[in-house]
Order: sequence, then C-alpha cells, then structure tokens
Amino acid sequence: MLSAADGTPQAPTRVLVIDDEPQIVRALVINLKARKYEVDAAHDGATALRLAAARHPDVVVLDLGLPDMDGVEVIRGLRGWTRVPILVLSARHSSDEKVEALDAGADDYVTKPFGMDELLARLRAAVRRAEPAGGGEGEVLVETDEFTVDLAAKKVNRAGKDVRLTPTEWHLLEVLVRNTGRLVSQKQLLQEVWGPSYGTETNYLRVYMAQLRRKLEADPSHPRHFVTEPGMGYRFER
Amino acid sequence: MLSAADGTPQAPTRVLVIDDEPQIVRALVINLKARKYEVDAAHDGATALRLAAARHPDVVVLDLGLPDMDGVEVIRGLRGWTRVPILVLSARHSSDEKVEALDAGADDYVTKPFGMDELLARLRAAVRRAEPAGGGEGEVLVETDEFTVDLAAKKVNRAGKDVRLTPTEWHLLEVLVRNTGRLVSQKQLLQEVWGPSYGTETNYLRVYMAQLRRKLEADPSHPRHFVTEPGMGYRFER
DNA sequence: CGCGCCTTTGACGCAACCCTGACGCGTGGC
DNA sequence: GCCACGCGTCAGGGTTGCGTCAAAGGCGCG
Repeated sequence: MLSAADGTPQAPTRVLVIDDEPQIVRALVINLKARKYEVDAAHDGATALRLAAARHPDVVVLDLGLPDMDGVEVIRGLRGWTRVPILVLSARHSSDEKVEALDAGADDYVTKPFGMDELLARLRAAVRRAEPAGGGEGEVLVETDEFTVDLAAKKVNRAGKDVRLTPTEWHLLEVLVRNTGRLVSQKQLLQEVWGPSYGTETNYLRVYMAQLRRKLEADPSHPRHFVTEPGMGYRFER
Repeated sequence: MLSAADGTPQAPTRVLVIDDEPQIVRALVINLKARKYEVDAAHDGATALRLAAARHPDVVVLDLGLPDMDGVEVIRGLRGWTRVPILVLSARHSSDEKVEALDAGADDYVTKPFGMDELLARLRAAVRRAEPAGGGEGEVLVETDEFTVDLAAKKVNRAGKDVRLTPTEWHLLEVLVRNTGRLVSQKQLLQEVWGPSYGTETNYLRVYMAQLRRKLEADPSHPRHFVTEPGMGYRFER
C-alpha cells in the first residue's frame, strides 16, 4: 500500500533510523532500501535531531538506548516542532519504559528482538495514517489567479510554465500554503523550514520571501498573495 | 503544536471495546471509565460495526478472536468509511497475523496477556495523533454585528475587508476577546500585553483602546463593544 | 580543479510602530 | 462652585522592523 492507486508520481517515503548498534542499522537500511524507502541514519541523539531538521523524514525509527542522550529526550526534541510518526525500538520490556516513551509522543513501541516483517508493517501503518494529516486534510492543488501550487507533485505552475524553486524556497512556500489564510509567525516559519534551533534569524525570511515574491507575484513590490504582517509573521492569501 | 489552553470544555473521548471474553471487557471498561472515557462494548463483529456507525467512537479496541467473523474483516468494515484509530488485541503472537491486521488498516497491535498501563498508553497515543485530523483545528471565530475576529488565523474582518492591526493592537484585542463579556482589569491587560513588569502605565491602554475603537467600532466615540469600566478595566461585548 | 547554484551574511534606506507628553472633557468629592 | 482625577484624543520623535541589493561562503557536479 505504498503508492496511491492513481497515476500520481509518489515521492519516496523518507525514513530516519536512529540506533547506535551498527548491525541493526545495517539490517534496517538494507530492508528499507530494498522496499524503495529513502533512508537516513544517525547513531546518536544530537545527529538525529540535526538530521531530522535538515531532511524532514516522513517517519522516524528510534532506538531508546543512545550513547549521548536519553531516547525520551530525543522524542521530546522532535515533538517540540514536528508531528512526524516516531516508532520506538527498545530492548527494555518494562511497561514503565513503554508508557514513558508513548506519553512523550512516540507513536509505537517495539521490543527487541523484533521481527522485520512486523516492524515494516508497523512502519507502513504509521506512514499510512500520517499521510492525510501531513497533507493538511485537503487540497493538494492550491490555485490563485496567477499561479498554481501542487503540494503532492512539489511543483509550481505560472502562466503555463513550471517555476523553478530552490529547496528552501519550496519549503517556505509549502508551510505558507498549508496554512492558507492563516497568519504564520516568523518563529514558526523559521523552525519549520530551517530547524528547531532557529527562531530569531528573521533576515532569512526577508530574503526568501523576496525571492518567492519575485518568482510568483505579478508585482513583487506590492504583493497580493504573500502578505507581511509587521512584527508578527507572514500570511498566504489565495 | 501549541494548542491553546483556553477554557474549551473538552468532550470526553469515546472508546468502542470489541471482545467476546467478558472478563477482558469488564477489566477494560472499568479502567477506561475510571479515566473518564466514555465506553461502548460489543461482543461480536456485527454488533461492533453497528455500534461504530451509530456512536462514532474516537478510538476502537478490537480483539481479533470473535465468534461471528474474522477480526480482520471488522477492520476492513471500519476502514471502508472511517479513519478512527483501531487498536488490535490478540492472543496470537504470529508475525503474519500482526502484519495482516496492520496492513488491513489497524493502527496498533497488542498481544495478550497485556499490561493495562501499556494498553492505556498506546490508546492515548492513538487518540492524541488522531486529534487534530479528526475534527479539531476548528476556526475560532468570534462575531459581532460589525466585525469578525478569527483567533486562529489572527485576522479581523469588517464589512468584507480585512482590518490591519499592529502587533500590540492584536495582542490587546486577543486578550479582550478571549474574555468576552468578562471585565479585564487594567493591570491584567498591561501585564499580558506589555509584560509582567508593567501594571500602572494606564496611558498605554488609553492610546491603544482608542486605536482599536477607531478601527473596529462604528462610532468610536460611543463604543458598543469595547466598554470602559472606569477605574477598573475594560470589557469586550459581542 | 573549476564552475555554478544555493545559502548565508552584511549594509542601507524607508516606512511603520511604539512611546511620550500635552490638552480637553466629564465626573465625583470637598 | 472649585478642584482632583481618570479617560479620550492628538501629534511628534525615537526606534524597530522590513525590503532590497550585493557579495562572500559552501556544496555538489562535471
């Protein structure tokens, strides 16, 4: 059930694997790649958080026993800014451990040793139910009078031609469009696009908003769709 | 995400328990009701599907071993029309069974005997991640006869046009609207908008209340919605 | 190794916002 | 009847925030 039944070119699912045991990571990576997942791997919590911010995985597989920090802290670190599904892997069978991890924000908890088939099924379940939530319950296609944004295909069309956007430009556009009509604070934009450790670098926003406007607005100096709310944030209007 | 800690009365979570073993159902019902869940119970698949349709539970706990039909069929029956989280309970440890149930649409799979703490934690996790997609994210709209305040989008509409508010104006309006009908003391307003170290600078309030009235009241010199209570504070009336 | 694209950073002008003080008005107390 | 106080209004000045441009730094690719 990986790809949709329609002809839409499905973007590959990105998985972030966090574990300090090389053989487990290797087994997971091999199995996941064989099933056409895109895989990133981290062997400690700090790297994991950085990678999560940079790569925006669709699902996280997290071993609780990490060398540098408590696994539950990694969960909290992720939950501070994202709702990405987290599948916890652990050798601890204790009920308390499970409860703590789940209440911290984990979506599932599998004890080692685990069956690869079961893990993959749980992974599919986690991805499946996150899909529509990630899409913001609705339109994959957002149209204005001047351009069209296809959130699924990650494409922007203007006057019949596709507009080329850099990765950062697209990310920014995506967050704004997913909140069409709503004000998005500068802090939220920075954290969603640049990662949780950002929040004050408003000059990034100014530069990239200008680029988006130059590429998409009819009159970039008088934006009609990418509205600035001084001191508060930005808003995308259709 | 920052869900507002406003005084919205939270509707109780409704759980549908499906199991043919009376002692398990009893244990679950007791534990769930003690935690303020609303519980329906079914002891066979047909009843379960009927109850699910009639009661629209927020989460389903399903035992795979039912007298009348295969548990996986129940999952498919539910998935035909709803995305309600399904937590499967089963005595079978076989990996194939788990994979089948999960791929049919189950969200989680717990093998009996299970720890009640763990089950409840998994239940919380399932409910939590379904929340915003389920029906939440509702617009927080406050309307008067002259203008409309959208607290989620941070937007004010008056006569079909959006009204531009400065950050301070918006903040002040927000505090007043969140306390619709109630008197808000000057000290409270100052501390919420300008920070805890403020409390006596009532002239700020006078200036900004005047600006709000000028932008939102039909007759700013005779305010109908932003009422002054001399010597005490201000009140927003719809 | 060199090239090009993307990201980051800094500087500058301008507009908007926030604070401040002064004044008028109405109300209640002495 | 006078005064004190609180509130509403207005206009000016300091400061902040935003848009813009340009250039340097990083990274992957040929």
